[in-house]
Amino acid sequence: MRKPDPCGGKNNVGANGAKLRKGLWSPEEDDKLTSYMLTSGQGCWSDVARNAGLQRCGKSCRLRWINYLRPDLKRGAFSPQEEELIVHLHSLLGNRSPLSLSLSPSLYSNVQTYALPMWSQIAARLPGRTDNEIKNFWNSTIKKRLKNSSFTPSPNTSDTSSEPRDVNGGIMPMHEQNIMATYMDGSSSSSSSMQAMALNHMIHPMPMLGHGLHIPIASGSYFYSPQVEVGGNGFYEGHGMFGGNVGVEGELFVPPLDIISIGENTKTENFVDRNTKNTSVSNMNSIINHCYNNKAENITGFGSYWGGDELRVEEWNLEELMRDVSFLPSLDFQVD
DNA sequence: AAGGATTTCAACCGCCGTGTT
DNA sequence: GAACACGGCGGTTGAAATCCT
Repeated sequence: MRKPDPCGGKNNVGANGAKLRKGLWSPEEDDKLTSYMLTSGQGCWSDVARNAGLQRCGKSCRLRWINYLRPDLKRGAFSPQEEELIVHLHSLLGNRSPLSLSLSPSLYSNVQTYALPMWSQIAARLPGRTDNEIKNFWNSTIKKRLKNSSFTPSPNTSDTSSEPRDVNGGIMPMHEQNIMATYMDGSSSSSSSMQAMALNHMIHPMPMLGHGLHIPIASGSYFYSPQVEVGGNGFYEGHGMFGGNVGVEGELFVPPLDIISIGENTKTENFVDRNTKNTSVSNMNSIINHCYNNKAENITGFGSYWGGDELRVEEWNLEELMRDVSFLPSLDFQVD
């Protein structure tokens, strides 16, 4: 039987039997922790708490140091660039919040398999920012936009041919349309890049659990779908599918998550012809090749990752990534 | 100026994965 | 393999700060 976590449970008593403090940190405690960390460096956090003379559990010390006391932290409001990067990375990495889970809550257990340490991944790309800070920012600011936004259907309700559809050919559920509306609502980004982010958010596998989604692609449009999966080496790996100019009118089908395989050297077959239900790699490759041949010159920063080359999230060049948002725009969604 | 409503964010909680014994 | 310790994570809470009437 696992012992209760002295930090998390009600039994907040330290190793020496002393009652552990909770709540806000006093300046004196901050001083003790800071001076200890600067002189002795990080070790076992329980030892840090003990050796620094703090009546706190190790976990609490860790949190305080990482989120507040670390000398390399950047304080103050998020810049528009940071904000856009957060939105973009969130669209790439997805999350396992109720917002996403609401799209397919019954498959929560599958999410565990795919869940990324998302806020940390994002924080790792924003120097001086912490996962907690970003999470708070997302929950207080971005999510609010989502909540407040309302998707306005096209006045011509009889013509739904261009609206995003689900796997059964139905109109995209309102919550997914709201995702689009949210990104379209972004003030710091161009509407075109927000369109791309919205699409990307919607076709990210986690919201797609069990559903699958058809997205219409008009001739001449772009598509974009980074696919994140767990590689056998323990890293989260992505197979970015950065589409170019699609030469034929058709649909992008994002399959339900349960057909996506996981394991060492797995490949994600992420696009399926709606008519043939063909999920072959060659089918995807033909699209990729077509895109590559037509638009490769417009795509920078991903070079050799084309055609299904593996890339690790950790290796993305985000400056390039952000710059490349400009190539994403021309999605033929009718969001009027 | 007062006080209620809203927002922000530091900190906690509970769970999970991993390493060690 | 079981038990345990620890670190790390996302979700949540609640006090403080700010805004609004």
